[in-house]
Amino acid sequence: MHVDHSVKKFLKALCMKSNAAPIRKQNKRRENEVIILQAAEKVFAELGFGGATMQLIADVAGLPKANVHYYFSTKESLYRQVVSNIFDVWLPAADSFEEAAGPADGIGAYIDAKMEISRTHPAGSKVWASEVMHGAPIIQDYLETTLVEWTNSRVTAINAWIEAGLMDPIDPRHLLYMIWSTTQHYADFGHQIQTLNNSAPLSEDQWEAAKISVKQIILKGIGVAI
Amino acid sequence: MHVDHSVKKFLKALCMKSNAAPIRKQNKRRENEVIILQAAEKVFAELGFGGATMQLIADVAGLPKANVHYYFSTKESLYRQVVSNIFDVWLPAADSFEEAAGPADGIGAYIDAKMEISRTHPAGSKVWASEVMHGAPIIQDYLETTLVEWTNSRVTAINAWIEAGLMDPIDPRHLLYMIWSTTQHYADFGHQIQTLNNSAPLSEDQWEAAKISVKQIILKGIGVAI
DNA sequence: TCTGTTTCTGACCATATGGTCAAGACTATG
DNA sequence: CATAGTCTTGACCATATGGTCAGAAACAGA
Repeated sequence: MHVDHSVKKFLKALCMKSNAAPIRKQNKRRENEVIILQAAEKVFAELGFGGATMQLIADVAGLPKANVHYYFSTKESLYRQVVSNIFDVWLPAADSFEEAAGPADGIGAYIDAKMEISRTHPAGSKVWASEVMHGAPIIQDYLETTLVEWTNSRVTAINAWIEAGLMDPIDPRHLLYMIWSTTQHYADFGHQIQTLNNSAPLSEDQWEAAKISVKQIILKGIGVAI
Repeated sequence: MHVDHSVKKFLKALCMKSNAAPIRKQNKRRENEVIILQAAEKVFAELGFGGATMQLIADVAGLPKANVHYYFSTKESLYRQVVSNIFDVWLPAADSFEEAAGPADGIGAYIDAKMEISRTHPAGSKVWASEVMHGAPIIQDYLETTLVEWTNSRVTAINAWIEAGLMDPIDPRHLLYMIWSTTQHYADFGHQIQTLNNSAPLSEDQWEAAKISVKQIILKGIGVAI
């Protein structure tokens, strides 16, 4: 794969590795693994699995390619670790959903949490989207086990709210899809949103407005008073 | 082989009756270009630009690789054509938006059209998503011109509806993002949805239910009576 | 049938990539 | 200092890929 100008520019922008306090110990391994994983997440998000190269990941991480292979023997094992880490970030955000009393709190907090992840962890969201879009070749087992369980659990919770008359009788799955897609859109299609925002990243206020808009439409759309 | 030859001669004989000879000649090129473009769309959607190979595209198209290069000199030019074609599919769907009198019709029809595209043209949606997610290196100019114009036009229309008291005062851009993300989610994340649907594709009824759910939540969410 | 044009294709090439390896460098400890 | 274990890295390899090309085949027109 030829590395064109845009990739070089991208590399330049990311080459600032900021790690100040190296604890010279057995932490050295952990430290470098983290550096490599962060670099890999960015590169995989930007170029996809096929487009990413170990050389570019190494450059972004500021290490020789052979050193990256010392910590992660194959490109696929590195990618697998990246995707797995993303899953660990996403799961906790889901908890805020069930701990609430009703849909207003529960769904509202869930939307907030997912919007926050889209803002602070866009690369992870992109890698996840890319993975699923390509048929989830790596994490299909996660989808079939963890995600199915989690989804069924939330479906039950939503149905309980419906039966309690706390919200309109809508299909919980389509509601979940709407929440996922809408919130993740701000990460996955961040470039398009930025282009439509006079090529400027969303400001703090704009992010807040986005959260409020999303929550308002969805909550009102399912018959929940805000 | 022999059968194909006979069919070709038969077709040729048929065409000779009218002024079809030159047309047939012209069609040969068009014909193969279409076959290659369809194959390329599938492969690019499945593997991304970097993961796709000209050899695989050629295999899917049922042609030798050199023949693909005869019609599309480079991988990037083929990709560019694929993305461009997708844009041509998406734009007409957008028209249904402005031709309506009010938000109920306009937005409802727009959601229907976009859901239909997600169902009938999922590969195109995936290629588009992949392109934008990777920073739109190929079609950035489309984003900055056509998409910006189109979006501004719809924003104006929505604001007019708001001022006419036909819907709640919400930020039109966030509403558009929600419509885009939700409808395209059924294409881009089709694999995940299928996994959550007992690994079965959505049935005709389920697609209808999805359309209704999406329209209901969004329209009610912005204060439009259904 | 003859001639010029378009289409087709196997063979080939230069390059980029994932991955390997062995030698060296560093660190901790006895 | 010495030894063992961990890390670092330039050089290297086998393969796969995008792209080329010359010539064959099919076709259209006279």
